Amino acid sequence: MSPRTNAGGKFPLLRKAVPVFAALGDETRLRLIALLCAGSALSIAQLTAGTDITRQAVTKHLQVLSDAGLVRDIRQGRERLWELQASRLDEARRSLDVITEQWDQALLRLKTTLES
Amino acid sequence: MSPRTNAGGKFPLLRKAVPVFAALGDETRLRLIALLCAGSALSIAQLTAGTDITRQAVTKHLQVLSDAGLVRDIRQGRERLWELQASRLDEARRSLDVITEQWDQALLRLKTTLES
DNA sequence: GATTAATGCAACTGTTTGGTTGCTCTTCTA
DNA sequence: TAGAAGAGCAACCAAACAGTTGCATTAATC
Repeated sequence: MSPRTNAGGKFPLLRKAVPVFAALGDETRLRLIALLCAGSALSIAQLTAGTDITRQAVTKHLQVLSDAGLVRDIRQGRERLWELQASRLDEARRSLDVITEQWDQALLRLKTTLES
Repeated sequence: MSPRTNAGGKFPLLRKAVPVFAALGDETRLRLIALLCAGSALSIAQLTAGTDITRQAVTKHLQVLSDAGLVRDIRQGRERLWELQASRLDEARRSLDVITEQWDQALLRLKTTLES
């Protein structure tokens, strides 16, 4: 079992996490996530207030987060409320778990080899 | 304690994770991470073999990962070996923990409110 | 019914980014 | 010591991206 084969086997799982990490890798978007994880669904206007960017910019960022499956919108009258979708966040976390677990096992194997 | 205040308080911590998530949010880079988490330090040539991109492209990606603190290089003769730095990966995971924990608590509060 | 608040849509702009090519430098090795 | 292998550096390119402005649309409210 070569390292190449091993990583190739786990990669399809990690691959799914790419757009999620990409969506989280932006300060503005991570700030939106931080606002939304407080619980209540917020409108675009509410999410824009307090920032120095335009409402349209916020809308675009919400679209990116939505495409990544991190948020979900609820239409309510003339407002469009956004709320967090925690399941994808969990998946991303598990992806990191996979990597660190494999890393830890590799370190353990190395240690065992050195001691024997 | 308003949601805005709450999120603002946690954001500085999350802010540090932005470059890490951005670094992970690319298929090629995540593949490099997957290769390196197998344990052994690999050279640029080794990491390039099997891909359809140039050695220089791989070098750039490694630089991005390095800037994010996810990998570390060891110079050895004419080779430059790269290995994973798991600590930053753990920090990123904890960042996701912070978000999901706050989200779970919010849901719990909502449930309690509805039941009372 | 007119007004205003919340949003949607489309075009445009500057910057970042993923990738390349060409050349040079260093270090093994036959 | 010549050649080959591994890597560094710099310039360049096209596409993606973050953000904007201007205008249209929908829904509350007076």
